[in-house]
Amino acid sequence: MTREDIITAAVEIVADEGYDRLTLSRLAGALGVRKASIYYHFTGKQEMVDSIYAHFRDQFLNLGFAVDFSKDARTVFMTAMSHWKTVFQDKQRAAFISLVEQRKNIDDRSWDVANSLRLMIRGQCEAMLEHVMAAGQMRGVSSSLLSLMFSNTVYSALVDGQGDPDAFLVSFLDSFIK
Amino acid sequence: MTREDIITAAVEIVADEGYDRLTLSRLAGALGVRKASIYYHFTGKQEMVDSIYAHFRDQFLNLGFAVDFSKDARTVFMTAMSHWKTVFQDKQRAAFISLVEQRKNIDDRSWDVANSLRLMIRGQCEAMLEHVMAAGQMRGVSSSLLSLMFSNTVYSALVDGQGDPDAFLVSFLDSFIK
Amino acid sequence: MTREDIITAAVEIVADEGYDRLTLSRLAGALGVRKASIYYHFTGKQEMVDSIYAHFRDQFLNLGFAVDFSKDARTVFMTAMSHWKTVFQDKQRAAFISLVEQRKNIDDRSWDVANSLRLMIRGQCEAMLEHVMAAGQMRGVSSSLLSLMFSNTVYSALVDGQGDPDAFLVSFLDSFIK
Amino acid sequence: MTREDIITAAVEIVADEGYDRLTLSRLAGALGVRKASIYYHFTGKQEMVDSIYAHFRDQFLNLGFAVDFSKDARTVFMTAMSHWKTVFQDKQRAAFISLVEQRKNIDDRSWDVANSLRLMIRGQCEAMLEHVMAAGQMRGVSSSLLSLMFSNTVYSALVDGQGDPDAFLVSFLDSFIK
DNA sequence: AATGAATGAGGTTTCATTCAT
DNA sequence: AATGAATGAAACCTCATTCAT
Repeated sequence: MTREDIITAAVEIVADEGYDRLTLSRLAGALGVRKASIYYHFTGKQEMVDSIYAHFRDQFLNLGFAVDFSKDARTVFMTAMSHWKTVFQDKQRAAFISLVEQRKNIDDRSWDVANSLRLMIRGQCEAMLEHVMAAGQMRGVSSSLLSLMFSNTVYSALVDGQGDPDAFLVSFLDSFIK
Repeated sequence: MTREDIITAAVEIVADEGYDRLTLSRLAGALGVRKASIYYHFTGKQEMVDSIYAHFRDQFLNLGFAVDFSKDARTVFMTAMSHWKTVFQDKQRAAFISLVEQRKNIDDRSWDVANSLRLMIRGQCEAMLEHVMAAGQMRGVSSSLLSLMFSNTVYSALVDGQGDPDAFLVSFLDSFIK
Repeated sequence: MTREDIITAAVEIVADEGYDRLTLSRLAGALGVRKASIYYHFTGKQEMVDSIYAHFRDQFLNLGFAVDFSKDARTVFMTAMSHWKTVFQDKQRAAFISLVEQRKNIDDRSWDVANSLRLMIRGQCEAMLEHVMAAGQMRGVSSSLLSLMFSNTVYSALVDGQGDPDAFLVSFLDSFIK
Repeated sequence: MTREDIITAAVEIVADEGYDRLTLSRLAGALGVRKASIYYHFTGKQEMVDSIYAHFRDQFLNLGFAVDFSKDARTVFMTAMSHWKTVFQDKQRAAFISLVEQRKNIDDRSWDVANSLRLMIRGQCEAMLEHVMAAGQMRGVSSSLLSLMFSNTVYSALVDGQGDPDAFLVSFLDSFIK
């Protein structure tokens, strides 16, 4: 059993049963060890929770945004969506995001994570829209406004399961991109 | 001390400190009474939590949507936004919404509430857009897509504090409504 | 069960089994209650230990030193010894003194108590010796030196069970007081 | 790391933080090794504590009492005091004595040690007083009584830090030894 | 000679709950 | 309508110990 195993099991519990059910007994049960064993790897519950954030911060930092802007607008957006789905729908990351969504109004650390994810989508969207606009392929709506609405909708779809992101993307492209 | 006092204090704790910190001691402390006193009003913690949901369900049901569609598009939307701000920014309701946001991926009851609030905005938005479109005041974008994006953005602004809803509305009206 | 009951049981455990054996389970066992019950009366173990010191500080402050200096030297000393035996051999106080003796080199609070008890005997002894000396009943040894040695010996006898205090007193009086 | 290193660190912890803080983790921390390593040197905590007593019993047995009774009374006493200071103020032995002082009312082994140290001083003092008395240099006070008071005072000074032993000795010699 | 990893027992504390008053 | 007192269960944490390496 490694620190990472524990972290993985912990976020899974939080995602499935809620932050309030993240107890060391529950965690030990999920890991198939006794709860005292967890104390070999962490000095206490708090350090364990802290290291969840540290672990995923590192994870997210290592994710590039490999979008080739030389392709046509539709391809660019679909590649981006594909990337976001990878980012958000990876099982472990999704569990961590569930944690920060539960806690984002409670602790600043969670708020920061949730916020930066939203900003990531928004920023990347805006870059793509600017690019498309420069190519004269977009209708006359401010890219700033559009990327705000776009990113909120994508975020809701990916994180809250509010609708199908692909269907939305198609509809969006049909409406706004020539 | 009434049931309502307890409910009010309870959602405040959840909103400020998180659902996991909603304990009867904490609650009694906030109310300035002893823990045991709460059992005079509720049979137990579960019933208390249940009644939080019941209480606010009633609250939300009693909120009408008094928008006069005979006014011009801008007025209609601004009246609607004003209404939503009333709905979401009332201190107690905001606290309750914080509760359901924390729990929406954990229990169905919370998911239902969060979902129906989002749908409320979306439906009302769609109705307004259809109306505007019928009056020929709107650019050629599907009202369904637009209301999806609009409602997600308004919801994020009102619930997650993601941006200023009024500034967004102005920008939205300028871009999409003649 | 009152706070005082708990304190009494606690010092008894410390005196009989050592400070390291003062656990809440052990304490609850001695009191015939469950350990959670102790938390109704104290916020935690630390506060309980603190209140032991507070309790006995009050106790000791209320002990007068009713020695009638108009009596003859032997009577004065024997009355004093009688008083000290009352002070030190009361079951509860003896248990508390055992606590402070165990801890006097560890925490300042204990050192203060042990020290002031020693000084109490020494001061009272010195006062008596001065009185006797003024009456011309004493051999030419400095009362300061004599009271130092006397008080250390009485303290050892009463607190550490080092010898019989009465036998010592008789011997002391025979040697130093006419 | 040797058994002696461990013993030395152990008594230091007891002296500084109290017997209840002598845990294997704490000890390992002080030694800069892991907890499990201690089990290479001792079969368990109990054996380690036992060997503390054994170690210091040997130490004390090897301390002679090299006082040359042919010298004058003052010199004899001052040599003895010098010896006692060596015995009691050695850092390690002082730590061990702190241990037995903490535990002397709890376990017999500790009581035996503390008692024999007191008796050592008392016996040596009595021998010196008898010698002095035989030489006609002492005032007419029973050497038995005087050595009891003397030894208690010296013991308090050396072990409990109650006063300066040298100042006391000078004062004692001035008062009782011609 | 030392350690990484685990564990059962037992420690302190908090939880929701009960019940007589 | 509220509380003082207690409690079983379960939380977090520390303890001494074991054992393969």
